[in-house]
Amino acid sequence: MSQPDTRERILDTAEELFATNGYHCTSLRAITAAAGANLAAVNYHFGSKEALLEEVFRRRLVPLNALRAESLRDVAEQAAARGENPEAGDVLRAFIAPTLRFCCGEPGARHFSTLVGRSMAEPDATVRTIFLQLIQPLFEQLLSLMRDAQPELPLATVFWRLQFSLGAMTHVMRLLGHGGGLLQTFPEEVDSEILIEELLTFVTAGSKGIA
Amino acid sequence: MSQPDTRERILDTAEELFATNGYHCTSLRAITAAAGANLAAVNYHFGSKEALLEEVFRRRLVPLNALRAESLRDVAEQAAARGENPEAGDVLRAFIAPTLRFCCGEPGARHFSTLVGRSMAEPDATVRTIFLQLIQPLFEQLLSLMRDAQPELPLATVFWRLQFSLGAMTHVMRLLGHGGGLLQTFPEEVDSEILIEELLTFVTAGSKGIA
DNA sequence: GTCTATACGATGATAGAC
DNA sequence: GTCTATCATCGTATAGAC
Repeated sequence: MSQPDTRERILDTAEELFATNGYHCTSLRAITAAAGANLAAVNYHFGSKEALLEEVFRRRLVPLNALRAESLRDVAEQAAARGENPEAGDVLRAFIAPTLRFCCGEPGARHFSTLVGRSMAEPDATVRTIFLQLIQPLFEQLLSLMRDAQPELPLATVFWRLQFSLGAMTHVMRLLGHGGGLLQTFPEEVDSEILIEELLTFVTAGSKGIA
Repeated sequence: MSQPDTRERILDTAEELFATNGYHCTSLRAITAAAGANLAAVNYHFGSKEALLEEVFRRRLVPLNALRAESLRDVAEQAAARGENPEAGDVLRAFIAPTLRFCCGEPGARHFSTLVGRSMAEPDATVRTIFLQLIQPLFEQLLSLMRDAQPELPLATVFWRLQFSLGAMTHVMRLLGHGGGLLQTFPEEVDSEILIEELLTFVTAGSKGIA
């Protein structure tokens, strides 16, 4: 084992290149060259390019999802202890705050943030499916809590407003990655805590609708 | 000229395949085969695959953008005639309603909707750039109006809330295309006017924030 | 002017020898 | 674990038929 961490180096490099240039525009040759590994090493360690992508997702998404699931459970339990329904704003905060805090953390996580933000919109069904399978249970938990929080609203309305919120959040995750894109006026440095509060103000108000 | 509309057939087919499978996963061979045209026809009529994509965008985006720009101008003029600032909700409506109405129209437009919704999130910089160049002036017009509508808010807040709104809207455009993806509970048939009102309620409330 | 058939260079992922 | 060879497929270019 001359290179004990070849696997990890490939994962780090793939994460960065997938996020920067997209899955399809990133060749295995580019990944292995940048990681100082042989082209065939990917096939040996992961089995295929697709399996490599899945492992890139899984490595960070599994811990992050556990964190978010726990946050959501806390909100549900605290509401139950009070004998009330949870607050929509608390539910959204329990999901969004850990997500954006994670995405604004270490550089590797920032790449991951871009990648995840784009994966929800990924044109290629195979890439999208890999991601969706990892996120689906958490989404169900989130939707269920939002229904509990807003029993007076029609189910379709709860569903759509949650989708709007997720659309806003993932859009932000993408913007954090490739710096604006749509605008010169994009702020150079973004304070993650301020951004979290901006987003939570927006989605909480939006989820309640206009009085 | 045995096939007078080869060009149009290629455009229609490319629109559908790009939307369904993504730009990079769609080969020129697949497009020309489905369109009943020769491989070289793309190069003859458009010059390159990239130029074909640009024409797919341009064909529908130029008229749609003109429509939206006019709507926004109307809102600005009516507010000026009253000697007031425009309402944020009116500005958002002038932009969002024509967009979603267009996207829920004819089948071709629905494919286009998916494509546009994804293009904002496209990992590949070349694809993203082609789209962003076509949309940028309209975005500047929109941001400017939102600033007029909310002079009491910090510029950064106006900027972010508009981004959140666009994130929600484009997310919906993507969902309309590939039917939910994230959920079994996705409604089978969506009434575009109801959806427009749901979204406008959300982004208007969100843009005002919590009192 | 339009379209077709075919060829080219580059790059994709992977299998099998080492 | 590593490397080389291989083969499919990509976008593009060109020469010529209608």
